[in-house]
Amino acid sequence: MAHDGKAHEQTVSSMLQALKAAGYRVTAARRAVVEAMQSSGHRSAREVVEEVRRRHPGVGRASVYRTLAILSKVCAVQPSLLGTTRAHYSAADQGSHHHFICNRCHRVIEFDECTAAGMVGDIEQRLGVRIQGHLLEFYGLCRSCLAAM
Amino acid sequence: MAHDGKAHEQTVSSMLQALKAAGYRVTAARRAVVEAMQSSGHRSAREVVEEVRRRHPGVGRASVYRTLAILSKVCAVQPSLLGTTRAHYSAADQGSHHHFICNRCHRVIEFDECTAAGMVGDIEQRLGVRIQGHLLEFYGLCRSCLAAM
DNA sequence: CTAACTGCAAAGGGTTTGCAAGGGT
DNA sequence: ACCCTTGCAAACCCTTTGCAGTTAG
Repeated sequence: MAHDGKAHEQTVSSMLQALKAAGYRVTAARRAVVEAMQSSGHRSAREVVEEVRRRHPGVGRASVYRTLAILSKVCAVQPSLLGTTRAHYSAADQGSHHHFICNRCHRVIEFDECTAAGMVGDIEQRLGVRIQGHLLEFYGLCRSCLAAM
Repeated sequence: MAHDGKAHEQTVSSMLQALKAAGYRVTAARRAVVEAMQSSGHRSAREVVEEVRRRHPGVGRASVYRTLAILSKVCAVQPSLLGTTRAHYSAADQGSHHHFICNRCHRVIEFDECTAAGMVGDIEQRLGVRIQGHLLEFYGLCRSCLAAM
């Protein structure tokens, strides 16, 4: 198991590189967060905190939150739902909702068309579920933020 | 404009009906929340609270939250992101993330294929944005919850 | 060496809960 | 009349902030 560290370093490096490239320092706390983010998909900030502290008890809560914010700023990590931290609802019978959300200024642009509707039948069959609605969000940089770079 | 009230009642009734059908009482507070949810798309719980209290100052914060939870339980309203109320992140280079989320038991089923990727070019052009990732969530009832009904 | 970063603890703020009063059915 | 529902306010808990000590570069 002497090479675990090395093996990890490799998968980890793209996020760390993004940090360096943006002028941020690579520290133990940030390495720990990157390590946790590498190891799995979608998770809440709180879950990341727990995992980081399980493996690196010395790392403080605040550093995890701060690192997630930075990783998100350099686009090494995708925040869901606007980076807002609260519950969102929409009327069920109003069909589906589609947004483009700017990672930089958080502007939201809504649009209607959607190819996801075409997936509904297939997914219902394959998973044996009934689908009642869906949400599609694209993340990126809006026109004015692109211009400002 | 004499018929605004009536017109509203009509669009509103499906949510109220869902409440009744599930054995919940139809009260002034719940009517106010339904009215707010009818009038627009995606919004945060806090925004719903604000709108309800703007038009019906007598309605308490707590009732709005409680009503949203009930509407969500009877599938008259779609909560985003698992009904969880916190920020979620995922590694950006792991591509996009797609979930089916059961409205009843909150089970999450992940899957890979996605037609949304095909929309990226079109949306980038039309909105003049750069897209870096996306999130697609389907909401409904899972196999075992369907069986249990 | 120095500015960036950290951990801690306390503050912040949206959401939930306990309880006595109120209102559907 | 019954008991579900409400409004209030306090409790809750995740997240953010202020600060003095630490560390990457």
